Formats: sequence, structure tokens, C-alpha cells
Amino acid sequence: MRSWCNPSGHSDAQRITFFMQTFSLKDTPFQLDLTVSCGQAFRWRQYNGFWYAPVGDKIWKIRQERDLLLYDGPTEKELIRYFGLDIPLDDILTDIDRDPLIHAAIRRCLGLRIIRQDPWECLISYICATCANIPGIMMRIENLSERYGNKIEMDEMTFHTFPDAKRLAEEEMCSIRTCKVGYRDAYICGAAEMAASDANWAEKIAGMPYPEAHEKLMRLNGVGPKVADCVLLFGFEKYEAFPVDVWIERILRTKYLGGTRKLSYKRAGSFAREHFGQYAGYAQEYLFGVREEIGRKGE
DNA sequence: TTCCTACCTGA
DNA sequence: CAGGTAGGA
Repeated sequence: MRSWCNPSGHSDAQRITFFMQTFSLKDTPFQLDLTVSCGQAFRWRQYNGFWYAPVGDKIWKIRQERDLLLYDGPTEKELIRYFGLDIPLDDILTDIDRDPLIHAAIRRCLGLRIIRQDPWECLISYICATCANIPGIMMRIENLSERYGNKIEMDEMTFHTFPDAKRLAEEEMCSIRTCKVGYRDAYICGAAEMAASDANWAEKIAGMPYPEAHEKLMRLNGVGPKVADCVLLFGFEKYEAFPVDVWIERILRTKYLGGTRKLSYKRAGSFAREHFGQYAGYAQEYLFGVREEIGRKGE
């Protein structure tokens, strides 16, 4: 529904935006701030109390007030789909809640949801994520978007949509490198050529069972097991995908398996799927959410 | 299988 | 040195 925000008693930020859509969460657990800032998606930024991001070819603007979402940009349907508000999170959390550590993580991050990202943007984002922290990843994606995406102005700010595969496939590698993506330039070009030459690549992967989809994505240069799992989890709704980064590996090794040797990627993943079940990917997100409290070096 | 190193860039 | 991957021992 479209509603008028009563200016009285509200922040300046709210007052300058007259029309916002609203969505009532009712009893659906959802924590917007955590969901957009936990490191799964890289384009959300906070200005004046609202989160903004280019999603598809529009700018989305949103904030949460208790069980109410105030938003502008998406339709209600798009909003629900993107944030997975149609997913029975309570059931999933009950399912993965199988030990004291994940139990604590669930309590702490309750309402964290896995976003349904665009597969193409997700693929490039995680190719850009190797050997980098979150700000570094955001910078690379921002650079690519500034250079090759479309400019959109909103609330006195400038945003850039993420370029599609065809657009990137036109570029020479030396041009991509000006976006400070470093050695990932060839990987990005390769992925762009693949996606531009097969408009149905994403549908094909979406239709495959997890192990096959994982194998298929790994054929791309620059896509190893970790990147493939991120793309499957955040871009393809494959909740068996369990991305294992240095944090998760350390948590699994020290808190779950009591080992000293580094876990192989395969071993870590199969342990997680056995232990947490079919929604292991959600368990990964919740553990990642508390990584700094439980997974510091030397613990 | 497991281990090693180089790879861009910047914090 | 880093939320990883490729390529070779």
C-alpha cells in the first residue's frame, strides 16, 4: 500500500521523502540492517537512516521500523522475493539449530535472511571477492558499475547499475583492469563471455541439483569451490551450498571437530551438510554473522 | 591428496 | 598480509 508518512515526530530523513511504500512483517522475523550489511551483498549503503542500493535497473531505498518496512523502488512482490520474506525462516532455523554454538548464533542474528541476488552480478561479485575484505569487494563492484553501468540520480546522490554480461563482454581486458580488479580481470572477461554467449546459462544452473551446479560453475576460470558455493547460495537458492572461507574453516576446525590440521574444502562442506542438513547454507550465514566473537585467531 | 607459489591492489 | 584460485610439484 502507498501511505503518507506523518512528518511529525519523525527524522529529517523521513520528512524529506514524502511517499514510501510500507510492508508489514507481522510475525516474520527480519533484521534489515544485518541482512544488507553482513557481507552477502555488496551494494547497500546507508544514508540519512535509509539503505540504498541499485537492484536490477532501479534504486531501492528502505528502512525498517520494528515490524514495518518503509521502502521505495521495488514492487511489494519484488521486495518479498529479494529479501526472501516468503521463506519460512522459523522452520529453517529450527531445522539447523542442532548444537549450542549455532543456537547462540541464531539467537544473536535472528532475522538475518539470505538475499536472492541476481546470478550474474553475484557471480562477478564473488569473483571479485578473492583475497579481499568487504570494503575492497564493494570498491571493485562500484568501479565496474561506475564505468560500465547506467547512472541513476536519487535523493541528490548518484548511483550506477551493475553492467550486464553483454556490456562487459565488449570490453578488452586492459579496460577492465582500470577498475582495479587486478588479476581478476581475465576471470571477469571469461565469465562475461560465457554469460553473454548463452542467455540461458543461469536457468540451466538453476535447474541442476547442487553438486552438478557446483561442478559446472567451477569450470569457469577464477571460480573455485568457495566462489561457486557463494554464487549458488546467494544467486541460486541452493541452500546446501556451504561456503567455507578462512573464518568458517577455523570455526569448524576448532569448535566442531577439535582438529589442528587445516580442513580440506570438501571435508568441511560435507561435515557441514551432514551436521546442519539441507539448509546448511543458512547455518553458514549465521555462523559467519558471529565469526568475530567465536572464530578469532588463536582461539 | 596435500602443499607450494604467484597473482593485483590497498589497508 | 588478505573472506581465493590456478598451476605445478
